[in-house]
Amino acid sequence: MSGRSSGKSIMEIPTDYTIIDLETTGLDPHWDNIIEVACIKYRGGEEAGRIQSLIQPPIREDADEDGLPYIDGFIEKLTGITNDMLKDAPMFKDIESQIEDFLAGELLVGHNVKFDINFLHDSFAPYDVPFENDFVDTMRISRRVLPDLPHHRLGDLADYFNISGTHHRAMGDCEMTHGVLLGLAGIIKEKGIELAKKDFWREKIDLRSLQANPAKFIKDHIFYDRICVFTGKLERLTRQEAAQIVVNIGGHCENGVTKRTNFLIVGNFDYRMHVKGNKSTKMQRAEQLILKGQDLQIMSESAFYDLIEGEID
DNA sequence: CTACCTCGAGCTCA
DNA sequence: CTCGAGGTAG
Repeated sequence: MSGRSSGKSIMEIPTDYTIIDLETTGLDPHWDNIIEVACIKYRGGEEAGRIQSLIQPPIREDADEDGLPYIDGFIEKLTGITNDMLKDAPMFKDIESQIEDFLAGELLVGHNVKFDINFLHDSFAPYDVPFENDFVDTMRISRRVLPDLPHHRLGDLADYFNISGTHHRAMGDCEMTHGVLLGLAGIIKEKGIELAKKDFWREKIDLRSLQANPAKFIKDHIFYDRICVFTGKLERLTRQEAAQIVVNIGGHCENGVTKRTNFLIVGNFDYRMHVKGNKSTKMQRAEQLILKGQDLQIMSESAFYDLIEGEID
């Protein structure tokens, strides 16, 4: 029943968009229902309209256990929305066309907005409304822009940007989300971050570009002035950290095995099915070169750590 | 260099 | 879901 079609996630700060937020009876769109919706439309940075409504969900199947017809105590407490408030609220069918019109063709902005989109998608499905809006997720942008924050929940970000508002009510969360979007936009501009840059996070740094202080080189070390290459996953250090230690000693690192390589440090392959015979292509290449008489040594990760003992922070 | 594959860890929504 | 760390192919 889950409609296949869905819009795509856009990594940019938009100028024309609609913020959306829902309150629901729970986390699972398959079992739970919307109890409140709010949307704010922006055009060129200016507000261009808003809608908000409570929504009466179907009666809970387990309502007789605690006598609460629409939402359980946890949701009442979380949102401040009570069963009494829902009793006279319109049902989704009553405001479906209004929401549909307001969102038509809009770029949707929200915090973990896929959550809201999934609920709306299921709610619109019976009306044959194609819901394929593209969207901007402030949580995703936040993780990109503020990677060192311990959490990226809406409330945490509101604190971080000093935004006040009624958290866990749909309109309050829309306003907080808008503030977060503006805050993130400011940081992006300030730091010159290129959000749209494709594959930016895979900027694997070229190990040949690592630098170190020559005054601290260890000239009698086995790695001094020699070329190291890594293969497999290291357990204790990232590849870059390990490479930096080699460079600090006065050695060099490269990304692949060549005729100049002197050491191949081998990490783990255990989960790599496509590594034939438990040997990576780098290792196979190295073995060939050794047979041809190259001064090249293959060593395990633990042997590597023994050799750099004392150089690790 | 560029593009794409893959596993595993961690997270956020009510 | 997304992302990090690692791989492969051309």
